[in-house]
Amino acid sequence: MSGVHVARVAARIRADIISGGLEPGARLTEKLLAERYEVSRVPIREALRILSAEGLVTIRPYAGASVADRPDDDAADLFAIRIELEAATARRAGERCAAQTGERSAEISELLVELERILAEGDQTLKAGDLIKLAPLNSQFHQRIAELSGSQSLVSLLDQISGRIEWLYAVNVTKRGGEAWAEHHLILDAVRQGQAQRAEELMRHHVAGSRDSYFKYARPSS
Amino acid sequence: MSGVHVARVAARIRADIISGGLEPGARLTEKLLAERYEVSRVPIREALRILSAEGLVTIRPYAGASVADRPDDDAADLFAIRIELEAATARRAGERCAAQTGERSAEISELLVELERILAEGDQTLKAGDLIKLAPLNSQFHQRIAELSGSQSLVSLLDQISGRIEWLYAVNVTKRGGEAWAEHHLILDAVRQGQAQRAEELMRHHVAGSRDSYFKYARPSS
DNA sequence: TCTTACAGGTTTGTATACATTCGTGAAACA
DNA sequence: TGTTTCACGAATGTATACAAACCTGTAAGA
Repeated sequence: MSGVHVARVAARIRADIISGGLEPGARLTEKLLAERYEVSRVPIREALRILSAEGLVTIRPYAGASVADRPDDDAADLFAIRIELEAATARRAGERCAAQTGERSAEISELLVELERILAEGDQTLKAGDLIKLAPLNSQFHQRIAELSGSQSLVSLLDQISGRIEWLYAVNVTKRGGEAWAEHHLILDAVRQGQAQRAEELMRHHVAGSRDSYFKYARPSS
Repeated sequence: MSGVHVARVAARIRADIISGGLEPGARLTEKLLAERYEVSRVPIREALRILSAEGLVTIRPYAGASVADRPDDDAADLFAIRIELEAATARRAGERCAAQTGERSAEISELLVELERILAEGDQTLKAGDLIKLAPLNSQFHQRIAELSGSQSLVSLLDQISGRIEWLYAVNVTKRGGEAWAEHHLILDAVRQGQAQRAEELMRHHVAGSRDSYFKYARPSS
């Protein structure tokens, strides 16, 4: 993305926030972060600016950075937005595949292979009952579908919104079972066969199910 | 937002990109920007990281920053997302006003006053036929409604999405007339009276009209 | 002619030093 | 006792210096 260390540092702080390791309101002093990640304050500051733009961190002039408030009350609205967003990525991914049924560009082919791999790995993980490891695979699936849409805007918006939604699960993680995983196969099939409208409908249903599971099982206790 | 100069620099670069003064693909060398804005490279770099997270700028390691591709093909999808987003802000703004009909908190009262002022100024501007100046007032109106929702997430997401949509208008600006301005009055009335559902419906209609105007008049020629 | 190697300059990435601001707590005073 | 002032420490904001990587064009060689 940018500086060599900046991306790494931002990713680690982001993971610490989303995982719940850093509580909302916790101060993020540059000196402490610089020592923890063994870089100077410059990459730290740049990483904090990125996280600020992502809404995970609040920065006030001369007062420094702190972990932003977790958007607990925004769950329903965030899911509503995410439904439209992912519906768009699925439809456009389907359209791109439909436009190139003859011989597909290298980028599309690679993404399709990657998606197959993710699904296969998820199937195995699911069979082993290792639900914890399913979460990152789920994220990767949706991210790759977005990349398949060919729209940089949709990719980065999905990053932001799904990041915030994952943050909501920080307290009680993954009570949501793997029942939704099978839907991924249907979505990818529709996309690959260029059935854009069907892919969109399946994705809407899928994300709506994710939303319902959240309100049923994973509502934060706070 | 953060550093003293960082916010100012980021705002100016952002304005230059959205206004079309900087073409997509244009390189943004730190040295040039530092000289133009008369600060060192440090605030420049931080501003570029913010704009990168906003999707306006692309950064590659050791290759620097350049203006990202304008999301022309994403207009329909961006508007679809924006409809859900602004529907949420309007509804929740209405809910907050409904919850405090007796005596309103200082923050809500101030925002309502500010919204009145924006509407009045827009009415005058409209009467004078000064359509150019209507655009920023329009942005402010929607931004204040979002702040009235009380959700920081929705505010920052609106910033990002509306920023990209404004970017779409860079080529041929504001052919869209002021016919939609009157709808703002209806929306604010519904919000103030705590009619959350009505506010949401009005906002959906309003943004959908904005979308239709875009495809009717302001489609970029490229 | 085309390819390859390399030197030079340019640009980005990081570290350090200095300037500025803010928060805090002790001391002076009413 | 309560309030105000002010000085000091700590953190942020910025500038500068240096290191590392990249790009370009030039020349040697096949």
